Amino acid sequence: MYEKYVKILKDHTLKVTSPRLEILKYLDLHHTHPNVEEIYSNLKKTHPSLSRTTVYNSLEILKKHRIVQSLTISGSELRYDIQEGLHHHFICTRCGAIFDIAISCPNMDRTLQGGHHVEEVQGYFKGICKKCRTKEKGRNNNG
Amino acid sequence: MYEKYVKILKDHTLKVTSPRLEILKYLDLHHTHPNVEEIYSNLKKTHPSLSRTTVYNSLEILKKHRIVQSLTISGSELRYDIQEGLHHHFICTRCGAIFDIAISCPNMDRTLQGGHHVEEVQGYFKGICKKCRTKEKGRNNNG
DNA sequence: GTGGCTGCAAATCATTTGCATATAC
DNA sequence: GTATATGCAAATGATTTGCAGCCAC
Repeated sequence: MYEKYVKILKDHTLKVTSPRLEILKYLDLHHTHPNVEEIYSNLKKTHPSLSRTTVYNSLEILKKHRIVQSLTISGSELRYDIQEGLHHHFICTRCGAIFDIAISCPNMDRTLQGGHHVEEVQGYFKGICKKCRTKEKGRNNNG
Repeated sequence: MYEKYVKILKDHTLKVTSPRLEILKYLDLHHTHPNVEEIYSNLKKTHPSLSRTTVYNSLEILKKHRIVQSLTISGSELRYDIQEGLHHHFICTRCGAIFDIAISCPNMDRTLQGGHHVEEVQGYFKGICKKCRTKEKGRNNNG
């Protein structure tokens, strides 16, 4: 059940602790790009002793090891994502949902840009998601 | 002196007020992608009555009219930019400086991505800037 | 056994809100 | 004259910090 996550931590010579396993599992099973609050309140249900600080700490160390990445796309809070190859993100400004965007950009390579050393590339798309657009159309037709 | 900024506001049928003019001028003359604090503390010197709230309000309305854009690249605070054609941004994780990146990506067009309606596209590059890399090299050579 | 991790409470920092006064038009 | 903008003080919300006890190794 948890071997997969134990392995990830051991491969990075990180201590295997319950919060870390649970957070990894949560991110692996929920591709909602959750914020700290979502992770915390969901795990809290089954692990009442969990603290928000630990969620922050754990995500920070997982990020340092490039196991997860944080997205600044929302502007008000960090959103987290398990790292699985380069992909970009779309955020719906109506409902806040974030979706993976599977495009690649030939010009956006991780090398040097104007003499700067690029270590990370993130493409953010903002707009109205499919679902919210559909809702909107329905409303217009009725009223 | 201020005609340029008066014109921008009038073209958008926005009221012409001193804070708005000063903020536009600041962004036009300083391409540092400042945060609210930088704008506020600099303008405060010559306009002591200015309040932070007004800086927030003004930037918000300028943003709504697409005269300026806000960048979520830093993760802890919004950075502002006068809108001048599509370009992307690099942030130095060492010193916090933000630079324009003049690349374009053919795949990153503002249309539909997976059925979502894209209204805004921002490419963020993160790493170590030229200046900080040079400093680092110097340190290594000496020690 | 011990250094690193967890979890609590308090602090910090960016941003928002409520409201009274001032001002662009 | 009036709707809108400004500016102050207080509130909010995400994140950080300090610290005591705990546990993975």
